[in-house]
Amino acid sequence: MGATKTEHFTDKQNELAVLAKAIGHPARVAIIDYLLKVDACICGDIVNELPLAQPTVSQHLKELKNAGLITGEIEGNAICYCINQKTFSKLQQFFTRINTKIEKKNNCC
Amino acid sequence: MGATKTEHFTDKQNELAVLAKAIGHPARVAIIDYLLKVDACICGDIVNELPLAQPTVSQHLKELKNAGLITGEIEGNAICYCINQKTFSKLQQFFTRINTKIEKKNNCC
DNA sequence: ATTTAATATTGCAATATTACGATAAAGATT
DNA sequence: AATCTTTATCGTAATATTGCAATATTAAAT
Repeated sequence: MGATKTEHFTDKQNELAVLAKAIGHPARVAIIDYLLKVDACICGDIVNELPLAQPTVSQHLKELKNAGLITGEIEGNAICYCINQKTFSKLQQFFTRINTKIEKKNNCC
Repeated sequence: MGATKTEHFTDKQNELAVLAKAIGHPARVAIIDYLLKVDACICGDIVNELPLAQPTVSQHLKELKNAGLITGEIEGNAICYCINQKTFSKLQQFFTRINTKIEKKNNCC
């Protein structure tokens, strides 16, 4: 008990859940916001932007990377983190599709 | 330690995080999918659609409701659960805005 | 008034997440 | 080579989530 029963759900359901879960922490939203704000990929700097210790930020970056929301490449002794356009595009599609379905529904409430 | 440091982030960041976190479980995605599929609000039935015990489903419904993603009204001895259009619309806006920003970025990677 | 049906709550065990200090790793600088 | 800078990993404590059996609640049906 306690572990999510991933195997009982469809790939698509799991895919959306993994992406949403990765976004489901304000520090990770803040990282995404920052990557968007600076209008470029970031080499270094991210730790100083967040009110969290360096290992904690590193961990959040790892989770965003694992989910495919950002990419990170070694660039000298820093790492260049970038938004992964494809994944965010996919997310938008998910929600656009959901909203289209909602609009077609019988408005019972 | 261990608790999310909500107070250090903006309201918007926390808002998106809360919504994303609520979607961040395949069972809850499956509930949303089902509410969309049946093209109506659901009175009863949801427990039978999921591979989880009734108390577990009840808990997931509660979390979706707390996040504002669905509404639930008592309807006789059943409860009528509905998609909350406003919240999904807001989510779509979040992701549309993010994607707009990404498209405007210098493509450095 | 009892029974039935649907949903919620409680209590608990298993697991996951969050956070950070200490330390490691690896390239850049001197 | 020694040092500095940047990021990752390890270890661990605190907290949260997931899941379910047992039980409670509430309204309909008999």
